[in-house]
Amino acid sequence: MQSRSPASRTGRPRSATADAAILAATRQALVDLGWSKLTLGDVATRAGVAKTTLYRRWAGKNELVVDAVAELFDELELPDSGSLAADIEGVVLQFAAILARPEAKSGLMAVVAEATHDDALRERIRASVVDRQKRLVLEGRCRAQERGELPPEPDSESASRTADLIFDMVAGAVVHRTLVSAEPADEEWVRSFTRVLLQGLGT
Amino acid sequence: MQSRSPASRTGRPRSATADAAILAATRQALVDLGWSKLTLGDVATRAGVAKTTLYRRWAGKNELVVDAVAELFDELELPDSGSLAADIEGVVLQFAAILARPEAKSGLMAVVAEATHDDALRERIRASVVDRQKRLVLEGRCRAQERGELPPEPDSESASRTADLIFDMVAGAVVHRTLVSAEPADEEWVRSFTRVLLQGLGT
Amino acid sequence: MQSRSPASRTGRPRSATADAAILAATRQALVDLGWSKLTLGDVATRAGVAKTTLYRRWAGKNELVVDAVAELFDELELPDSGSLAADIEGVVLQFAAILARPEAKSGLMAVVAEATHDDALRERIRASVVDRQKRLVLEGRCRAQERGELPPEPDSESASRTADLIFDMVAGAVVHRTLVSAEPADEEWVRSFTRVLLQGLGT
Amino acid sequence: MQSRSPASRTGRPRSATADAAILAATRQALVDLGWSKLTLGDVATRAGVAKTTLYRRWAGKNELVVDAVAELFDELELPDSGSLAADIEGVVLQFAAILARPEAKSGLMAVVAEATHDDALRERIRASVVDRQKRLVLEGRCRAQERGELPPEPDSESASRTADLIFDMVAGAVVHRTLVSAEPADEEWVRSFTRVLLQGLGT
DNA sequence: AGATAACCGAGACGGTACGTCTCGTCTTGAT
DNA sequence: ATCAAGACGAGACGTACCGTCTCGGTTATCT
Repeated sequence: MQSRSPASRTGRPRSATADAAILAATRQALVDLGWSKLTLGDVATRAGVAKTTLYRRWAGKNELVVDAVAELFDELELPDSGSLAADIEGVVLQFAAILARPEAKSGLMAVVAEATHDDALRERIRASVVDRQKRLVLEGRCRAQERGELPPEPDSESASRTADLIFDMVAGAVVHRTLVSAEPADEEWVRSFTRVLLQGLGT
Repeated sequence: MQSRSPASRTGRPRSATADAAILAATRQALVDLGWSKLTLGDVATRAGVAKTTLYRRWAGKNELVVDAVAELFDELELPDSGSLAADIEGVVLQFAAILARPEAKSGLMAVVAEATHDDALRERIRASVVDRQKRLVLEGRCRAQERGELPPEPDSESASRTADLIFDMVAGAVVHRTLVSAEPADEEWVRSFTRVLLQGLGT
Repeated sequence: MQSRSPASRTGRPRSATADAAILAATRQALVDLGWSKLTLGDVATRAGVAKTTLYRRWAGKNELVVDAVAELFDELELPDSGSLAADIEGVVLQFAAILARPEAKSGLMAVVAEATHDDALRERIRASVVDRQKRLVLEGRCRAQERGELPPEPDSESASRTADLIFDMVAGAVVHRTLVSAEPADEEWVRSFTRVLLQGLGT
Repeated sequence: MQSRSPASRTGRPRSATADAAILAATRQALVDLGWSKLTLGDVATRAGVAKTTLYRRWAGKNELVVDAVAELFDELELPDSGSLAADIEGVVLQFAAILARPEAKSGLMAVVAEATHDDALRERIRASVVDRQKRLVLEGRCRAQERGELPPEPDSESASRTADLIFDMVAGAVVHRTLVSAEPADEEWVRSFTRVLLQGLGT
């Protein structure tokens, strides 16, 4: 999130509760107002905190929203359902459930858009949000290979490329379905998606 | 885009060149500044036009950017390459080439983010950008069925659902690869993607 | 006060009434709050005007207050009372009456204090406030010399030096009496002052 | 200056050096920044002292500056030159020398301006600065009366009124010359001033 | 020799005002 | 009726100070 110089021992310490209040207020403001109408002054008021306190901790709106949204992804877990298809369906449904929340919808796409010309922001998003999801892809494939559902990778570079491809396909499809097509990624859709992903269109 | 009252015959007509200049200035401003720092006053100055002229034609930043970005998709065409795989690769590469341009990156995601709480905007995006792409999916499948590469759909509702799914998978994967992973959707990636899409992971 | 480029003919002209409203609001705010608590935002609100309008016309608090206070000195006139002593008493009483007003007290000394390290501000004060008063000294001396109450000056440089000295003595005494000693410069005091000024202490 | 509860005997005593450092830092900040840009945080930093320490001793900027400036007037003394004219010239030159220092210019007028709507502050200024000067007027007149240069006062009330008048004339003229006219109160000017004060304009 | 109490530095805190920027609207005179 | 120009009311921006508070730590005097 943000870090202070570890050497600074003196002075009044930062309020621990303020951080949580600010992030919660940010999420609520995203729900109520959306990204573009969200105001740092308003967030500060909602959190019962002075604007200066907010700026002391975050550099700007982008960084704040990334942290606020990232917390939503803390709950993501890989279920062990016994089969690859069920694993995928389970994790995609979790991901879809998070994306269905309005604070995620409003915030996530906006910061991704901002990140197109802000490398530091993109790195922050990757660390806070993306890598946490990609880990699930890696674990899921590992299990599937142990079960014999997927062949082992010939070399590690190919393994990495394939994992990235799968991740882009899974995350991209859910995001596009939810945000662009504006249709729910419900159980039926997830089943269809998983079938195509595993077996392809050509059958 | 925008329409005038058909009854208005008198008075000075609107400058025809202004529209093109404004949209071009908008795209250039997207490249230079990104979505959040783009201002309508700046676009007007770049286009050599008064702010009033701009507001007379568009309701706001969102609508203007949608129109400016939509023009980029005019060039999308479905190549007839003789095989489904080649057709998909061709169209995905076209789509990736458009998304690689910074004005598309910055603008498109941002308006999609705004559209999460603005239904009219989402409809405008669908009409200007999305449906033009989805048409290619439908045509490509039609051709593939004529060639016998894909089975005919049992009923029209299922056909529609499958087309939506494919579209979300194709567009989502390219968008995610380009914007979130920030890696180029080059020929090698497109080939890998097409293989998984047609044959699935399980082989 | 402030001037615009004379070449600018186009665009909406500045509101003429806004200037007067702002200066009046400034004086009232000086009365209510004093210099240091006077806020440009508050002045704008009192004047029913946006803060930007205020900043478009004045560079800051100092310049605004100089203009607001300068208007108070518009009413200063040299009475023709028939004798030098009566002329002095008349004009000093007028000056004292202006200085007795709280908006003059609060504002004038403060901008003079600021002017100690702002040459442009000092010049503005001189032009708006001081020179208008000094003119009265020159006219009064001229009349007294015509009446034979004062001897003619030997040369113009000496004349200028003496006028400056008299001005500093008159204005300084009234200001010090009013602001530092915080006692009213009433008729009795003015008579005593005039007697010392004309005849000296040594009689 | 400031006083502590006389009952407090225990605990760490206040640093004696801190007071002097703070007042010196205040004067330097007045020179560097002027009144309006002087901040207590900056003074504390210059003095090598925590803001808390500063607030423990002074109520605010006004009180601090009055004390800092008052120290400048400690050196004022009445020379015994043998004649009233020489006494006046000597003391006026001393006063002018103090007022010529930028820390006095910036600070003194500003606190006087603030005192127009703060009675306690005016009283503090009177006690720290004004009365110390007025004493010189009283002593000077006393000596001149002993020498026979000035007639004795008929009654004590008249004596007080005349002393106040002279004080306002002397201090006011020097202040106005220095701050408003922004010209040096040098020896030549002081001689002219003293001549007018003692003999009047009418000769 | 502790205990006690006021002091000290550092710096975070809730506020307020700053001066700037952009918004979307509204006059202008000219085309 | 539209145009370029630009002033307008509104309101958010990010910064700077305000005066207060909470820390850990430092002297003093008073048991």
